[in-house]
Amino acid sequence: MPTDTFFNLPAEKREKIIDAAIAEFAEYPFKQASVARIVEQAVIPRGSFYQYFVDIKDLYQYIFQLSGQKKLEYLHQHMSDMLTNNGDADVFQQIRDLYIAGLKFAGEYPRLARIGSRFFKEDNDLKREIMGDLEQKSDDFFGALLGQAQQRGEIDATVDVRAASFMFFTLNFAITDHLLAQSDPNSDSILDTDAFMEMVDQMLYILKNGMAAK
Amino acid sequence: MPTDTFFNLPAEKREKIIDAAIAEFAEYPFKQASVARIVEQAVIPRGSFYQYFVDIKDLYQYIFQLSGQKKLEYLHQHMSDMLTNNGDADVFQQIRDLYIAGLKFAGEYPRLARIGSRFFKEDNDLKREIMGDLEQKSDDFFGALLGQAQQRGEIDATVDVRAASFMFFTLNFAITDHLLAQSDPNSDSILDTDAFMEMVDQMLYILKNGMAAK
DNA sequence: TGATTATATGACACGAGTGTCATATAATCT
DNA sequence: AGATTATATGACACTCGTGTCATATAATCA
Repeated sequence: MPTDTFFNLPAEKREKIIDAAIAEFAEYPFKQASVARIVEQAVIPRGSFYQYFVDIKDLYQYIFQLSGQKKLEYLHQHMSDMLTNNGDADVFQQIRDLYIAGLKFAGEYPRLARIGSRFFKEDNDLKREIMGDLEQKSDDFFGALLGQAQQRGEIDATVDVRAASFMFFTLNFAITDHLLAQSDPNSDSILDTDAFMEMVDQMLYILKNGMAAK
Repeated sequence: MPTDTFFNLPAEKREKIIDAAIAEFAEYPFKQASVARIVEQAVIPRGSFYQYFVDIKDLYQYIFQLSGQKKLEYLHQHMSDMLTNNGDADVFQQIRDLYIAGLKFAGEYPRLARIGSRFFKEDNDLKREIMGDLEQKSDDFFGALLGQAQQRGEIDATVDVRAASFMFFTLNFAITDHLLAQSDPNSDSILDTDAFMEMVDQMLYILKNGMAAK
């Protein structure tokens, strides 16, 4: 957690530091991120950095949490719209909404999405530490969603919920990552998501109906 | 490509270097791999390293190519067995064989599998360079397999082959990665794949028949 | 054997990054 | 104002890594 000193900073300076950090963590995996580059980008003296954060891990955790929060807000925003208009959507519709909103988020905030995408590719103690914190939250999320749908009879009783939620999670991650790979990691310009939304529908069709000829 | 000097080395010494390199690249992503650790592990002087390889990238490319070759051999071995016993398998059976053989490979050669798994998570010029070399070979592979199956009428004509091959590729990668995540990256002991093979069957069932209640 | 070619070796110069600390400056309090 | 507390600053010592090079040793050739 950043120090009080950091939070006492004038908003503009604080934002500049946050922005530099986002740029850094969007472009480099955690182990390659450097304080040197961040302070240069933010135009603050190196000593100040250590007045605000205990180390780069401290900053990373803060930025990661900020990203997650931003995405959750975005999803709530877009999902509640959908729920309002359509409270009786089936699982496949619900999951589609989730995928589509996720892609839109990645299209609008590519740097934040990239931080998330990079995170899941990490393989170090920090990741295990953070994952431990938020449990397998996402896995559980799909698990609960699918379990309920199975009880409502929307999903075949023979389907293994663990396998299904693994697939939904994995494919969601992969399609988002694919989208992000299209553009350069450095830029923050809005991405075109149309082709990927199309792909989502193709994938969900398969997950719902299967590929075997009828 | 390693130098002639490297290939002229007594087999034992060469193997020791290769082994140290495999251990390094299995444990660290390319950018974090270090010559210092490799020469220490292999017990050769630093100067010798540069007599054998132009730099660590040179070594990485060699080891990566070696891994790929080993996996291909393994698959050919295990797939041809299957084709011999069962030349008329349908796509789902073929893909199952591929998944299962891939998991068995990862179970038997976790370090080599880890190198592959890490590679796909990389995001740097080296990856783009290597990917350019071998095209989207894997994507094409599934694409061809599925295209043929669609013509044979095993796969529904409405199914989008690009989406389907993306799914097969992604899930294959993810399940293998999941297996490798179970054990510590450093060790080379054989992994237990049973639960993952079970999972494969659950996933392929869904991909074939869909999740929707009948 | 003497010369030539191949291989081995590790000290070294250099670069990039980290976290700290003595010192300077600003803000707040009495 | 004088004292105290908060913040800013950048030089510095340190670590870890890279690639090279002068020198030593071994192998091969004529």
